[in-house]
Amino acid sequence: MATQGIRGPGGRRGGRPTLEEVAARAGVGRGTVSRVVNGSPRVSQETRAAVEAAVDELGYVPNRAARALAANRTDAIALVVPEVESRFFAEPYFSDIVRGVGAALDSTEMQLLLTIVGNDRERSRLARYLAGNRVDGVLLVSVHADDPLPELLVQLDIPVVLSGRRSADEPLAWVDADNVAGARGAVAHLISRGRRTIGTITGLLDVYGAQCRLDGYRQALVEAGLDADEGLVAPADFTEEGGRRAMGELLDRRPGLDAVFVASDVMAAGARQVLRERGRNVPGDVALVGFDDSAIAHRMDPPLTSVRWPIEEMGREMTRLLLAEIADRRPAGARGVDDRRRIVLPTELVPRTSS
Amino acid sequence: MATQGIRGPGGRRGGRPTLEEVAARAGVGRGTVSRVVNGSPRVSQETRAAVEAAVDELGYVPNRAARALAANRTDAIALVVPEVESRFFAEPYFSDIVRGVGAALDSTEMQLLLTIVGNDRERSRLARYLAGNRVDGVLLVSVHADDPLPELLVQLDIPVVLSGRRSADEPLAWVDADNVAGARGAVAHLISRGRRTIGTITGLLDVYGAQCRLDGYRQALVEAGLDADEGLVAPADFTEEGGRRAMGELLDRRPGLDAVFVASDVMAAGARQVLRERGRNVPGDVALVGFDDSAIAHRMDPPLTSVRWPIEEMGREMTRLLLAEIADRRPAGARGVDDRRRIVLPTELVPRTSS
DNA sequence: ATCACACTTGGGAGCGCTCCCACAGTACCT
DNA sequence: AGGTACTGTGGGAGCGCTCCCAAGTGTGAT
Repeated sequence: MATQGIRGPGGRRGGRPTLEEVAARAGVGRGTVSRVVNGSPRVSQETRAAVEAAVDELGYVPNRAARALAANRTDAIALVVPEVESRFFAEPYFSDIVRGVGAALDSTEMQLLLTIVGNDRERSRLARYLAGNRVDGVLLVSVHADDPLPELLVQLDIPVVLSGRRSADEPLAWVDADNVAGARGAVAHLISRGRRTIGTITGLLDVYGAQCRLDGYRQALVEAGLDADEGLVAPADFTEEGGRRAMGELLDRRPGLDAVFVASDVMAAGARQVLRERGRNVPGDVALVGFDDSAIAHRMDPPLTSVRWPIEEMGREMTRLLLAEIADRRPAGARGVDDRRRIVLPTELVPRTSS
Repeated sequence: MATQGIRGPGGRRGGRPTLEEVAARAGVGRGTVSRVVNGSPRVSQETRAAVEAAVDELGYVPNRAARALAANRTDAIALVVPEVESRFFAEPYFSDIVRGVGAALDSTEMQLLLTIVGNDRERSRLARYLAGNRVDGVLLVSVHADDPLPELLVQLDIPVVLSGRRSADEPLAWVDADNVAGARGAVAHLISRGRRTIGTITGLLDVYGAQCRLDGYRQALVEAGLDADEGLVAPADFTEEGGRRAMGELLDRRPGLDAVFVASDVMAAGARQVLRERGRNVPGDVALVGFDDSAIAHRMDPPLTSVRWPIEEMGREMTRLLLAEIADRRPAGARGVDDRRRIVLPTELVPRTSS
């Protein structure tokens, strides 16, 4: 008798119907309702119909927490975005990724947990969080090569998908844009326009994608039989100011250059300013091609030719991949490095007036 | 004997320590550990220390699902962003809001659930979702006046905070930028620069914020003793194309105008193009002031004077408000319309070359 | 008729927590 | 000595599910 009726049976906040109530209404057992709700095939037609009717009438929606507790899964994935990155990339990058993820999740019961990691303190908080809270999987956006998070997740045996590789032989599942082809295409485009002295402004080269864009640049030169002059390569850091600085260096070293492939639109904006300051006409004297096809590209003067990569689609594909990994959870280690876990998405050159 | 040892006690995936194990280790009861973990004051110093030691040694992290189930709360809030909006606003709007929310959540156990709502189908899916899944509260970004979601949430008795009001007497809790003062300041600035024939391009006027900006424009004119010529008001829709069109109309109707206050930077970008096409010099012939201080403002040519509103701070304040509402959950209806539930944040004029 | 083997179904146990009651211990009055 | 009033603590019950075993029913082969 001790504790009983602590809270009246129907007196709970909101009073949402439970499995049990649905079962009673449909005149079946709990297990059966559970089977119907979870789409198990081992239920007869009539029973299923009866249960579904009861579900509708009562407006039953399963309690997530109870389900998570009983089934030891959470039906949630986390999207982890480093704060710094969210500033650099193509402006709508963040919302596009989220939109893609959302779209892929739309037909699912999964929910999306968002985390922005700024400093290291937050990073370790996140680590603790992920360790304890069991999301079913994690989407990691643009991790740096030295980030400990991926390893941690592997240790915790939580599925991960990265956007972008950390290196050529990334062991984790990833989705990446074809940066090499994108850059190569951009430079080939400049060459086809008659440019011969083509410089490049790179992103941070410890970011693999930036390295790829540089590789693509070089490949295009080689393919065209132009020799790769290292004086034409100016490293920068994805920022507008970095773009300014690099453009300045380039003009100092190779005053005769007639085109620049810039590894991001933001840096291209900086470069364009310097070109104007130094009296260089775009595209008359110097043609310019950017990368990202971000919002600023078509607003630049002249509008900037740029390489578009499908951000939203990346979000979608990452999510597909992650859901697949979660679904066929095999004992860790049994998972190989099969090709289903690596997806390269094509880029597209968007020609505008700057080239 | 029937069912037992279905899963070995320690054999669960991941094998994370439970409250019970911590209790055993610390030589206390479950209740006591729970009290320590939840920061209850009714625990003696020594016991607390012992439990904390056990928690550390075992690396205990409470299981969220179990907690949610037992306590009938979720420790999660949802951020709902209409898809369309995420495109219009100041470019980094989305990530800024999220960053603010994240910052406010940082010291909390709360997690952030993100939902982008596109079409009506998704909207009703979300409604169902919120009805069933019990988040502890919802942040609603830029809802339209006719959106049924706020009402639904009120019915479900789920705390809500809006970013931006739907009308002057918004009954729900909200955080908004001081659009009136921002606009008034911008126009006063133009007046102080000697401009006398000042037009405005408005946003969608069924968005309350757009209406406020128009009001601010008018107030500034009145304060300066200039008469409000309705021919100087051109309604648009927050898009670049809309800005182009409105600027065209303005020039057609009032060729002599010497300044325009535009209710968003994106529209200002459109307006600026038209000014260039029509041979008007900025700021020589026509001064331009935008609103949002988005990424494009300082990249325009000439750089655009604009009104900045603190997006990240709005996210932070919204979250603070929501957490407070969740914390002192009083029986619905008992909550009044007190001022703690309405926050107006100041805007700031960022002067650049365009004015 | 008997057995083997489906296919369905009911419901016990248990997931890891919180909540609350009961009770021990201590202190301070009458 | 007995009463009252705390503070701390242990642990039962229960949150709403899933999982699985057992049992019921039906079918066809022996």
